[in-house]
Amino acid sequence: MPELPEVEAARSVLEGALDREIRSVDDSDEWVCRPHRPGEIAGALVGGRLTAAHRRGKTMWCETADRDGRPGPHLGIHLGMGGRIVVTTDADDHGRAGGDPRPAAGYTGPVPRKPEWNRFVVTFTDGGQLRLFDKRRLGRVRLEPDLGALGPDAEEIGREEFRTRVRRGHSAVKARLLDQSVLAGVGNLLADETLWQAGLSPSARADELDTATLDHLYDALAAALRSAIEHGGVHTGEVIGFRHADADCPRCGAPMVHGTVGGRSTWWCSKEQA
DNA sequence: AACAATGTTCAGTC
DNA sequence: GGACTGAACATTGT
Repeated sequence: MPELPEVEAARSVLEGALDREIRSVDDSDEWVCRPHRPGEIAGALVGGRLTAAHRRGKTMWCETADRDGRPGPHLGIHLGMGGRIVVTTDADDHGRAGGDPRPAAGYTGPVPRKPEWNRFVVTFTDGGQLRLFDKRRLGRVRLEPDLGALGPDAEEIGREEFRTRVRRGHSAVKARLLDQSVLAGVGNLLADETLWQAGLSPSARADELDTATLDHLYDALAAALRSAIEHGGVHTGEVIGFRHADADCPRCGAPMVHGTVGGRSTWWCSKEQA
């Protein structure tokens, strides 16, 4: 689930947790909170509050203030492969603490309680909580996250910079799009969607692409990003539902084919992206 | 049971 | 040292 569009939505949810006094913090998951020791993050936050929520690529961080309003450490949050942010208030929680925030479509029964999937929880003095809900446990929380290795955000990068950064190096163009130090925010599905929209082979060498092709790719990425944000996630991309065996390209009808590019499972149109 | 999964990181190889 | 590749990471779903 989490690529730039989903993370931006999560960042927006995070804003509901701002300016509320922190009563306690459960940072006992030593894997998710590594390299911090249990209690370390709690010690830095309890009594203070979160004051702003930011995002660059797939990384989010909150500014904090202590009980006297002085600036505190940044709280970094990464959703990993499937994490979600849940923010509750005392009034709207209805005892669902720990429930899966996204029951399967059409499921109308009780929301299953899986408290163990809440990997990091901040409880406010008003009784509400901020939770990192993550079944797969690849999400991450840490103080003072290092953003130095991230390239410019995929939503903000300019045409010129996109061109020079993507073209650098000899790897496949999809690998360049996925490299968070080239530009930050593109994940596996968004990369496949963007390349399909652009009619470009995922394994084309990035340094062999001409300027017109790179500009076309830039436009395709901007459009795919905007569409995903507007429609609620990268899974709403036009080709995403056709990333499976025996599927045909929804545009030209030629068979979709599969392979590994940039170390990730990749689907492309056998005719338009040859 | 074996394998893939919307992400990152580390070890190994050029 | 830099650039690149593939496996590993923890866990769930198919």
